[in-house]
Amino acid sequence: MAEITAPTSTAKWRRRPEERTPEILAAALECFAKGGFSGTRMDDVAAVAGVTKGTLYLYFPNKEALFEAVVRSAVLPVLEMAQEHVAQSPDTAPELLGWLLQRWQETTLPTHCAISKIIIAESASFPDLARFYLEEVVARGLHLVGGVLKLGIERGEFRSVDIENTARCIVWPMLMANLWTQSLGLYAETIDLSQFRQTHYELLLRGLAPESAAERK
Amino acid sequence: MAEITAPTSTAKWRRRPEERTPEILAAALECFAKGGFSGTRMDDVAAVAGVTKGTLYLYFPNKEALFEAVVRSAVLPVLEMAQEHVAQSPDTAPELLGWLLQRWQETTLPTHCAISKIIIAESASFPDLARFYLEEVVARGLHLVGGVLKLGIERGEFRSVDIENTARCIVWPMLMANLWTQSLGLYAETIDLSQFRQTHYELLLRGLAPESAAERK
DNA sequence: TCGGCTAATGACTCTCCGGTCAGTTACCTC
DNA sequence: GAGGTAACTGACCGGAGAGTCATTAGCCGA
Repeated sequence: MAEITAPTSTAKWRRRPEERTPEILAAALECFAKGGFSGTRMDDVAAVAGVTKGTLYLYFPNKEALFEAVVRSAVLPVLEMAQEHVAQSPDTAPELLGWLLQRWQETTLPTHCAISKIIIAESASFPDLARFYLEEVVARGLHLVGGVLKLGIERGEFRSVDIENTARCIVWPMLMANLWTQSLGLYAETIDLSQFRQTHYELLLRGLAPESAAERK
Repeated sequence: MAEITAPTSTAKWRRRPEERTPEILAAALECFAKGGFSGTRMDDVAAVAGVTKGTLYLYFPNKEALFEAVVRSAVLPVLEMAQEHVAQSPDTAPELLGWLLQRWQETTLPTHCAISKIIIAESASFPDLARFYLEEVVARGLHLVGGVLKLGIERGEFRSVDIENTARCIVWPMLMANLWTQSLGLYAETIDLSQFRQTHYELLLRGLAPESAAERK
């Protein structure tokens, strides 16, 4: 009907093999974030990506492989950038910590949390996925934060602490806060994420302050 | 065949209407904890409970109602006991905090986390479940911890902080730690939960210490 | 403009699982 | 024991969704 007046293209679809992969990945991220792994239908992903289900299977062998590709493409670049910044920044350890928390929250936390949510929920059913995530994401993330802690301790900016567990105490509340906004938060008053970060950061700095030096605020 | 030699009871099954409900609840908790909500089949629950699927539907109208009943029976009694203890204990606020963390971890954290995992993962697909959990569990839990914080601040044992967000900073790392052991932790070296709690508690106490008084350790 | 290559479609199959219900069987009472 | 009742079974239904494949149709080179 109205199609007739369309000027240049009356084609129902176009061949665009190069663009498909990123488009499908973006669509899949969106769907997985919204519905989890088993809650997402391949038909939905296809619809969001503007193709049909059959096409998905030209680019990815199955649902699990699609999910792995989503994780890889969404998480790894960001982690690498952060690692680089930390390695070459002249800032103090407390400043670096603040930077990490803020950057993380402002750029990719929602994405990371959507993915974490799925991993937490479905790792029991998909061991390969779990192992992949552990090695590629968790290990690197903990290492990054642990590095900043070590640096601070060496420089005397932090008291001496259990690196691994403290790193977890730093990362996990932020993760949970975002998990929250993406799950139960949908049905309660939303929490102010940057204020939460502030409260958390302040608790941390005081908790990490060196023994004797009652640092001026 | 061999049935004939069975001494006292040749019956294939027995009528035990009183015992069924708790048995089904226990079986369901176990299954849900292992496989999540959508990952658990009613047939599995039935098998673990030693009945057939049809029987489940004599006691619970559907899967969602069964899950709600599981949550109710597993979480609420514990919460109430804790509330009572806090209300009538003569301890200081830091002591109460330590007690809460320890008690929680040692008694029911694994159960709570199994449930939280499901809620986090599937609240998007089951809004009723989410709302139920918010009102019955989360609100009360936060209120409990928030109460201890307020107490501490009034008494001058803690500095003045944002109650709600700080309560979250107290609870969430513990939750995440246990979520961890029940998901990715299955594939990595396990973390020492009581040492984690220790590190977390120490960070908290220093982070909450009153402004001026550089409290002795 | 024609032919062939392959990206893309969409209707199909097959399996899995929540929920149902007619029938079976344990138990209780007389 | 005979009969009545309600606890319990298990075969069944229907819908949903992962994965398949024969067919269609854009694109490109000659």
